[in-house]
Amino acid sequence: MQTPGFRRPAVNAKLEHMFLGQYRHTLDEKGRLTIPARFREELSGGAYLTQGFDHNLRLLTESSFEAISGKLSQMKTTDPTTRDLRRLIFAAASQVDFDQAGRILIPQFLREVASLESDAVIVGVGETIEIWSPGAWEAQVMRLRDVESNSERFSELEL
Amino acid sequence: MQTPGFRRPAVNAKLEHMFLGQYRHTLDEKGRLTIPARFREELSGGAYLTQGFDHNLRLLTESSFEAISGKLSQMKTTDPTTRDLRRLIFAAASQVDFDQAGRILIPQFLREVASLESDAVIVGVGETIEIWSPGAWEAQVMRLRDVESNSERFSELEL
DNA sequence: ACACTTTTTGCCACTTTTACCCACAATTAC
DNA sequence: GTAATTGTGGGTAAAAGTGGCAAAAAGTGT
Repeated sequence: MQTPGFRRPAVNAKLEHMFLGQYRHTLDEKGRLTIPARFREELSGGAYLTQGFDHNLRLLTESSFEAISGKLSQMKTTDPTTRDLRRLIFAAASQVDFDQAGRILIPQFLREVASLESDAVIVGVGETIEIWSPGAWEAQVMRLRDVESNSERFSELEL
Repeated sequence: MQTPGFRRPAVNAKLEHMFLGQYRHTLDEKGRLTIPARFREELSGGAYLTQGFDHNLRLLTESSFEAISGKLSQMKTTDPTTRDLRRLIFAAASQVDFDQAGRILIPQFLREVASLESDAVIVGVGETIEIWSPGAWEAQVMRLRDVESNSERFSELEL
């Protein structure tokens, strides 16, 4: 929050990594997907692709991935849920590189996880990026449009 | 948001963070919209465009947006509601820049959200700015003119 | 080990989109 | 009335996204 009466200098102390917006890109037969140019710089330090929680994929910056793996390591191995979570994240994860055109290669098994075929929706979700099949994303949007449930949830945020 | 009970020093003649009035501007084929000159200075530190609650768009200052995104980031990713909420806000948001003429580019998917075509109504609503399609705004105005229902609804507010 | 096929990877070129700039008209201020 | 500001349109150069080609790598079978 900003100090009252204080004006932020024009030299923008820009917001740390924030992925915003949604983009529909094609996925070629080789499984290559162009990542929106606006997202690339933030990922240039290294990018990790893993299975998401909702029939989608998550593309993480190196620091985000490290933060997650750190937390997972601290959790008790004796807890079955912990072991499942580790399998979900690590077994399905892969470090990805960009080619000159800003594309990443999505491994076959990850494409299957998210039912990706010829097109994909790339969604900025703050700290991370999600990759959806158009159909699954559409279903997700429809669910979110359910105004009734939304107003309940929104109230938590006091917007 | 302002600290409760804190009064801005009198040195500042005009009120800050106060967007007032309504303007009807054109939206060209490229999706560019001129923001009223009176609103620009306040947004010069960075502006964010997001989906509104009533079939419209909201244009926020950087600090307003930071307040929202800060709350979202603190929530647990493993909670499904958190993930939904983030998608609702972040996926439907976009950081926007001004060109030399004081225009912003409204991404295609956000134009669709608010049914924006060749014209838009830009409304100052105190802390934030709303962008409406002329039709939706007209309907909104009609509803507010319904004095009967208003007197009921607002009577509880002790203004 | 060698030739041959298949897959992967990097590169280039085309098309579309976006950003940037300038000019004009209309409005507002002086 | 004149000058400055504001809103609008368009043109141009740069960047982004896409598809395809070719070199490199990895497998495959004899």
